[in-house]
Amino acid sequence: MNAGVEWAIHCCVVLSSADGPVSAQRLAEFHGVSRTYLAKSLQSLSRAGIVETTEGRVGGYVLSRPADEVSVLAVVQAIEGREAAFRCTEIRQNGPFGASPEECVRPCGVATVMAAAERAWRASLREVTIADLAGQVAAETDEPTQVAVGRWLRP
Amino acid sequence: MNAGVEWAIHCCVVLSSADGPVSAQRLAEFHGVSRTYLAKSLQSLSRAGIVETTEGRVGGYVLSRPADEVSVLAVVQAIEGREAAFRCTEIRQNGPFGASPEECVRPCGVATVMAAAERAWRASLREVTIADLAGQVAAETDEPTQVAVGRWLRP
DNA sequence: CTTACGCGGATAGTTGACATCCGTGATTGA
DNA sequence: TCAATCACGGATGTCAACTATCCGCGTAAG
Repeated sequence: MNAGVEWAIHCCVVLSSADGPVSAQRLAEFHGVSRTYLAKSLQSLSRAGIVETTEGRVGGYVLSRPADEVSVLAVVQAIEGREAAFRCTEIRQNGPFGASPEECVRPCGVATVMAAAERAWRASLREVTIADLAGQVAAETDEPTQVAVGRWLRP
Repeated sequence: MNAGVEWAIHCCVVLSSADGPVSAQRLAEFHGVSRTYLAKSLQSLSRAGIVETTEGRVGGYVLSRPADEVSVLAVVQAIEGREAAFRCTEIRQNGPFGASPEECVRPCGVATVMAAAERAWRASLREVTIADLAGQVAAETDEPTQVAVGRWLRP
C-alpha cells in the first residue's frame, strides 16, 4: 500500500487541530517527509474535495468539512483510488472448457468473495473519522505541547 | 493485488473436483494462463502446505486437506504473504515535535485503524472455503461437461 | 512588484509484479 | 537400463507503479 496514505491521514489529523491554512512545507517538516512528494498527496486530497486550498503568499490547506465528517476511508481512497485491489480477469472464460460470455452475466464466484472482503475492509475504515484519531492524539499529548504545535504551524 | 491469487484460487477449485494429481501443464492449459508462471504460484501453495506434490512422470498437485477445510484466506496468504498491506513508518516520531520512542510503546492510532480494517478483510475471506466455491461452480455446470472435465484433467 | 505558495507536467531511480528459461532431482513406463 | 515427464529452485528480462525531484505557471499578500 502506498506510503502516501499514511502521510495523508496524519496530515488530516494535524489540519483538524489547526486554525488556519497550513502549507505543504510545514506539513512536510512536521512529519519529517519529502516536501515535494507530500505535495502530490495533498493535491490528491484537494481533487477529492477533502481539503481546500488557498493559493498565494499565505496559502495552504484546510479541511473542507468538520473532522468528524471525514472518514479514514475517504482519505485512503483519495490517495489510492477507488479501484478494487483484486480485479477479476475472467479466466473462467479461458481454456478448452471456458464459459461463454453469455454464461458470465453473473460475476465469478472468486470475484464475489474478494469483493465482499473489500467491502468489509472499507466498512471498517468508514467508521473511523479524522476526529477520532485527532482525539486520540490529543489525549496522548500534554497541553503545553499542543499549544506549541498550534503556534508552530502558523509561523 | 497479485494476479497469481486469482489463478491459485481457481486451481484449488479445480483440484477439489479432481480425483488424482493434476500437473501444472494441465492447470495452466485449463485456465489459459502462463504455465511457467503458474508453476511459481503452485510452488507457493506447496510450501504453505495447501497442496501436496507428487514428482516424477505422472506427478502433479493434490489438495492436502478436504476442500471444506481450505479457506480462501489461506490461499490468498500463501501467494501474497502474511504481511499487512499497510505498514506504519512511525512518522509520529519525526519532525520537531516527534514523539520519543518511549512514548511509542502503544501502536500509532493510524496503524491501529488500518490493522482493524485488514482484520475485517481477513475474517471475511476466512469464512469462505474452496468447497463453497466448488459447489457454486458445479451448480453452474451441466453434468456432461463435469464428466468431460474430469477425464480431461487426467489424460 | 517581490515573495511565498499551490498546481501540473516532465523526468528519473527504485521496487515489485509478471514472465521465461534452464539445470537438478525424482519417478514412471518402455 | 534408459528416455520421458514432472516438480523445484535459481537466474534473468520486461514492464508498470511507487517514490522523489525539478521547473514553469498562476495567484495573492505585503
